[in-house]
Amino acid sequence: MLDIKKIRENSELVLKSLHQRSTEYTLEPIIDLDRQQREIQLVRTELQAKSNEIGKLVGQKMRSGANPQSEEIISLKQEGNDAKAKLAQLEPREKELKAKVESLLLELPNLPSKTTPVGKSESDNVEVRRWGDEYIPEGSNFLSHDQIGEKLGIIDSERAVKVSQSRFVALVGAGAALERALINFMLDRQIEAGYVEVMPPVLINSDSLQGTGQLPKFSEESFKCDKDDLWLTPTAGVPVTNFYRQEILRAEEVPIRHCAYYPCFRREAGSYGKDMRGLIRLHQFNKVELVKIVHPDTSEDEHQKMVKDAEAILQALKLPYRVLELCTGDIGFSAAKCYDLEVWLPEANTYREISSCSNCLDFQARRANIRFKEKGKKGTQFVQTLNGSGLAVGRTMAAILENYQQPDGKVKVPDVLQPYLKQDVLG
RNA sequence: GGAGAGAUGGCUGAGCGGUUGAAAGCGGCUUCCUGCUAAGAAGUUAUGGGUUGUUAAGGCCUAUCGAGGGUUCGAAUCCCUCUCUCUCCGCCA
Repeated sequence: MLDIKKIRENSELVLKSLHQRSTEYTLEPIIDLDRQQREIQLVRTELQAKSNEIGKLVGQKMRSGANPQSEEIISLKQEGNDAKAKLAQLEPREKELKAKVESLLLELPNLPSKTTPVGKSESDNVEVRRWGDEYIPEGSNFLSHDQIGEKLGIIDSERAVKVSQSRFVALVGAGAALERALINFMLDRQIEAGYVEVMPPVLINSDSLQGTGQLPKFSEESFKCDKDDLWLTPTAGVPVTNFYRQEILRAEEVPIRHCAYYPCFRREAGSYGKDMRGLIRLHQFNKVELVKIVHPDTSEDEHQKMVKDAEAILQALKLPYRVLELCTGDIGFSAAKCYDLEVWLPEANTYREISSCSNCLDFQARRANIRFKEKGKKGTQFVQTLNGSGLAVGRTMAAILENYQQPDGKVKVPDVLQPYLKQDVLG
């Protein structure tokens, strides 16, 4: 959520920044409603003060033994009633205005960081660096990972569709083992890098989704359990960040760094026909997520480190990738700055997203009301939140199957996974 | 699923409808004191919104005792609705 004070005082700058994302945004209604609300509040609190004074006065008189039926008391009560009648007119209007401002604020995305490249779409994203060209497999006639998976009998799409529906897969035998090995490997590495593992609930409430920015605007993208105000989580960033919702942390407690293995659920509404085969775009997929809750002064630094932590997994697996910095038109709703890691897929002859590391600054912290208090400083400050994938497990498996395929149809197991899988070749 | 209990500040825990934003204790902070440590003394100690002020310090108003309504001149306290937590029984991995 954006700071309403900032919108009030620097509306032009804020609007300019929002327009770097898209020109659809306007601030006029918010500014107007906010001004009205404050005008009413001014009158209302004055009336309230008067009413409180009357209340106190009556209390004093009663305590010192005044007759409740005395003219003085009766007239004071009347005065109190008058004030209350006026309040009853103002209060609902103010409340309504406040709610409108709030709901408009919740619909506004984060402002892009000053360093985020300006652009309209993904084609304007900027390649920051590239790694592992020497590991790009030579040759042609590569099989796609889903072909390899079906051939080896480790990915079973048909049966998954039978028990569920399209965009779900089942892993069998070495496929399931590979998924499990990847999860363990990724977690072990990230724990080593200083992240504390958590296993949060998968069904989470609406407040949590609002806290990280999935609601109210993107309800179409998550699965909901209608009877319960519970949702299937689209990413672990939601529950892990919301761990600290409505909390005031001590400054010494940050940075908090968490990693989590987590099944993610997405409706993928509006992507019909896209990536229908294989492990790339599923309604359910596993991810190892990285989340940081940090002091504003260290957040840029922590962001860079988070990207490095995600890259370290790809490097350990010797999978070629590139790092993109997303442009203002392509960064997510809550993000101010975002790097994507894209892994090389030989069959498609292209790079595909496998991790996305966002710095949300105080945007989510405001929505979720996560603050910290510094010793000696008065008041509280908002923390800053970051989240990134380290990595998407299914897509990692796809990349391994494709990059490690051998001419004989078998798939070599990356060195670092061999201790986990206890074999060096699949097939 | 059945029966019951409860939700108060960083924590524990009081609170007859009337200066209660809230006793007390613990913890935290500041100062003083003792040769250090330990101990002791005094003071201080929530968060948000508005307004004023130099985008300061501070002042003033207001709200907040799980959430939302209601009664009342006045609600932490009474009434209603909801949410959550806990205990016992049943069922269950």
